[in-house]
Amino acid sequence: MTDTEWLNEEEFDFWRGFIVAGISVLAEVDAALKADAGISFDDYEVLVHLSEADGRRLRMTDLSNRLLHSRNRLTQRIDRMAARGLVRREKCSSDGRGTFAVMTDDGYDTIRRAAPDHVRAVREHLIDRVGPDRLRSGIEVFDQIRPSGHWTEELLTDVDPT
Amino acid sequence: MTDTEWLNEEEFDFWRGFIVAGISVLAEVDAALKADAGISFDDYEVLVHLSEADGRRLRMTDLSNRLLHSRNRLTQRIDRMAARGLVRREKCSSDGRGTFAVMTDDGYDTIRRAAPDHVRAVREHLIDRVGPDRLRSGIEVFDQIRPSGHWTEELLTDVDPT
DNA sequence: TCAATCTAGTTCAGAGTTGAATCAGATGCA
DNA sequence: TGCATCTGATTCAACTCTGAACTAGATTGA
Repeated sequence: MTDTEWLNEEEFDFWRGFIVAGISVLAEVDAALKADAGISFDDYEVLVHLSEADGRRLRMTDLSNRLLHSRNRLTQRIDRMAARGLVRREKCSSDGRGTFAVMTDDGYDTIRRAAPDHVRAVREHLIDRVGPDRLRSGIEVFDQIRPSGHWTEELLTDVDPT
Repeated sequence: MTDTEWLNEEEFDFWRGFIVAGISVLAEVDAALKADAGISFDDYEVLVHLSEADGRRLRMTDLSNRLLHSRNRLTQRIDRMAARGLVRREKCSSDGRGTFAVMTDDGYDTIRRAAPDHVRAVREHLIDRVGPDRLRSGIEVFDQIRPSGHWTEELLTDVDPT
């Protein structure tokens, strides 16, 4: 084992700040969403991605990639959301293995009702704290940090070079 | 209900980038720690905070505040870590309700062994991607985003003004 | 053509989290 | 003092996530 290159003070502050900010903002936004709209942040994210998709539907694997969730986790979340009527499943006609998650009208109403409170929470806990002058440099930082894991292969090859 | 002030493009990019970066880096560092050292990121965080504390011990509530975890969540994590011999509990003599979580020698060995791999993972998935020139501006951004929730009251009043 | 392999999605058991309720010790104050 | 309240920590049931195993349909290539 070669000598470890420990983090210097600046690197350590960056890492700690990143972790603390991420965990706490996520918890705050999730709590606000539950209190205001009665749905979790994970539910909300599913509905956001479906609402942005053509026909308000996405294949399960595609959706799990966008959410950065494992496939089995998404299966179970869609089970629960379907039981509450927010989404439903549809078989894919061109690939017998495939399933679409489709947002229902109830799901659409739910996200429409939740969105204002959610945006307010994002402003309160994140955007307003950072202030307009620092948004640009934050975006530059986040752009460097790209997921490299298994889930993202499909997303990254969305624009097929062939 | 007053009109919602939706996020403009820059604000939206900041929010999305923040979420995606946070979730993916956390998942990557956790996976690396499990693969390299056989412990979860949550285990590692407990050991980090204990190793930095006087006598390698902290009161349960104090530790849960630092971890941004609920108290019952910490109770159960300490249960499991104690069963594996990484920590143990000690009653607090000055407050009959209190309990210390204390790092054992085994816990100390574990974090010493895990640390090099962990630092390597943090560099690979975060620090090296951001690059040295952007660390400072990232820290400034994170410094603005401070947890305001219930958990942090004790931490923020650590330096008692009286 | 058909066996081997790959891919989409689900299932299952075990691990972990959540939120409410509980318990015991400390504290405030009439 | 003694009652009400607060605080530190744990318990419990319901819920959610993880990782591995599994099923079925698609694809590959000899």
